[in-house]
Amino acid sequence: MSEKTTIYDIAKKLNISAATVSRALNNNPKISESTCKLVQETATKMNYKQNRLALALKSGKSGNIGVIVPRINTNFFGTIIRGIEEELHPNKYNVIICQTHEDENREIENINTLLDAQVDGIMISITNESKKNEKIIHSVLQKNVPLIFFDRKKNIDGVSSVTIDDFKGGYMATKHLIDEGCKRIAHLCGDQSLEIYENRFKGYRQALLDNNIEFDESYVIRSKSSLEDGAIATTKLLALSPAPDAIFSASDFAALGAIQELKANGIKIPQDFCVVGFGNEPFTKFMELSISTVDQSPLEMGNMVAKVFLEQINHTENFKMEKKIVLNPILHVRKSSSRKEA
Amino acid sequence: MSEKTTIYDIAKKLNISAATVSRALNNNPKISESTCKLVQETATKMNYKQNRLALALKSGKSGNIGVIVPRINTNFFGTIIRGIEEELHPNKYNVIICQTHEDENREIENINTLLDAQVDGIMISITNESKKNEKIIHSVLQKNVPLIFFDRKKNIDGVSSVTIDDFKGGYMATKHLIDEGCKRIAHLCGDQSLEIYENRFKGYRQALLDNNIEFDESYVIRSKSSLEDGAIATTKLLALSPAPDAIFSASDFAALGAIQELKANGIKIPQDFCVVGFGNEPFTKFMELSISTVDQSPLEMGNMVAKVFLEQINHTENFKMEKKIVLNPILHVRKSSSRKEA
DNA sequence: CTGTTAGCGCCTTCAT
DNA sequence: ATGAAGGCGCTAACAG
Repeated sequence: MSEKTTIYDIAKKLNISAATVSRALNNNPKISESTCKLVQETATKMNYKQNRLALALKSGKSGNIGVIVPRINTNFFGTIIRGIEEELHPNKYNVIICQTHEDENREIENINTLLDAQVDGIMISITNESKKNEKIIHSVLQKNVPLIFFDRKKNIDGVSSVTIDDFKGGYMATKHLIDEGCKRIAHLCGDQSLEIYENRFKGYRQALLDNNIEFDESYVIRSKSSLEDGAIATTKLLALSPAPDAIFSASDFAALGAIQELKANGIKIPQDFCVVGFGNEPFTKFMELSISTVDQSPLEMGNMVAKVFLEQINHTENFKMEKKIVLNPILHVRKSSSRKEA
Repeated sequence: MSEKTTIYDIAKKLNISAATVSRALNNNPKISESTCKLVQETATKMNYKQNRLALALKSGKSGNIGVIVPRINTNFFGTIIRGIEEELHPNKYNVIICQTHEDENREIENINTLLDAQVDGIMISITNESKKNEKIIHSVLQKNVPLIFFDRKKNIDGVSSVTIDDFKGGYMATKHLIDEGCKRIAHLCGDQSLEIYENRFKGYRQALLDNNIEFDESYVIRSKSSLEDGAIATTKLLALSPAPDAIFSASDFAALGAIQELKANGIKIPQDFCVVGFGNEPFTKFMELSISTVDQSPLEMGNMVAKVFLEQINHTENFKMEKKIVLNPILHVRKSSSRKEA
């Protein structure tokens, strides 16, 4: 009862060979319609299920792909994974998820685990730009396991990636603040060893330069993606003279921390101070003082990553392909930086 | 170069049998230390990686477990999955995720997919209480694949589950509103075919009865877990006479929708109207008018689910075990229902 | 201690 | 159109 039925069981029952059963099940055209039908019927009757493990061993393809993210319980990464899963599901791939918790060693370990598990591809948002993971990354490529970066990528020849234009996002956000009349725009930046944060910063700086606003290094403060860090950074900014009159934060969480700190100091938003975040986390929209932010289209990003993978898989025998997809960021102007409606 | 080395390659190189290599690699005590060491050294030298697919076929264990949730990009489910992954990772299990999107057919399909993939266990938060999935659930049990419910469970003998005490959560929330002096407490309830929502409702009702407050059916409104539905339900409630002076919502999202609608009607919170949600979504804490809510400890829930699975796996040969774990809900009193501080 | 053999379930030449 | 045989990589008897 609990024993699984194999093609041999079917073969025995029908007095034919297992090979024929296999062929019939796979709709091999060389099988007579009658036996084909017969086999398929008895297969369902006997509650036959293909053992994908056997198939995997035989074919070398597990039907699983691995996704590595810093953590899965954030809106951004959760939504990307959702996008990946939705796109891969119809193609019969399963999604295995791994978390690095921003730990490089964990990242290496996860890649090894996935390699051991014989995944058919790896999609990864890397932890940081350290050299530590270079070796393992290259061993993935050497094994010909399709590798795709999303959001946080490494620049490696021949490796596809799906990202958003962080430079443009930073530029748009800053330009918007300038248009709102802000004169002294500060920036809460993330880990500069990550391309995404570097690019947001560069976009910020370029927007200032393009609009004849002096770039002031003291207005740029490193801050983790947390309320606490955002608040701390804001305290530092307010101590400057002149203090800034706007903040472009590379993180929504830091932006919220900043807003709370500004309010605590009796500063009116957006009248006296404007804030723009990055990420379009759900809460930015829900707040009474809704927070302007840059959307990263995580669902589309997930979909694209999966699509690039599927494309790559189909060509992997013939030639190498490299595809760098850059999505457009979308600025959502909300109350925290919107003086016109205020 | 890209060819994978097998134990046969090692065997050939060392002029010993593959079996010995296998044993040495697995630290079988019957192998002499010298050969054991030799094998392991040449293995690393030759960059040997165990093919887990072969092992899986041989042992019937894939090393993967499947997790099925309605969707993964919510704080609640995302955090549960995080908890599961964290607990399972050290035990060398991979986590395959599936989404149902609240579609029963998709749920059945997902279970079949996981079964086909020979997962070593399935953890599921079911879509609803319909009879539709009974058949497939039982076929999982018949195949002796460990099955564990979390949060949204079915009551089936011999099947373990990890949930929170929704009755208690509903009771606590309602009791709190009563203590704050609310007299006419309404309830936004979810899909009553799901045990969790039914229990939250029952807890609500019991708290009323225990405190000599008449239960008024017209104060109970079905509402999906969305801002829109929360707002619509609130409009209906405000049209009643007498209108309620508090809402216990079984969903944080509906609670937020309610709050927005109340504000739009010029009603002061918490002075004139108190609101308590359910779920402790991040935004409830971030709001200026922070929302009181019931925390479901999703991280612990995830951890527990994984632990129960591991426990079950270790006993599966000897005897069946059933473990029903019920976590305690935690009420977070915040501004939306806190008159004393207000 | 180690080698031989067989088999997990499937597919795929090579025959017929 | 079908059967026989071999192999994917590993492990677990069963022998020595």
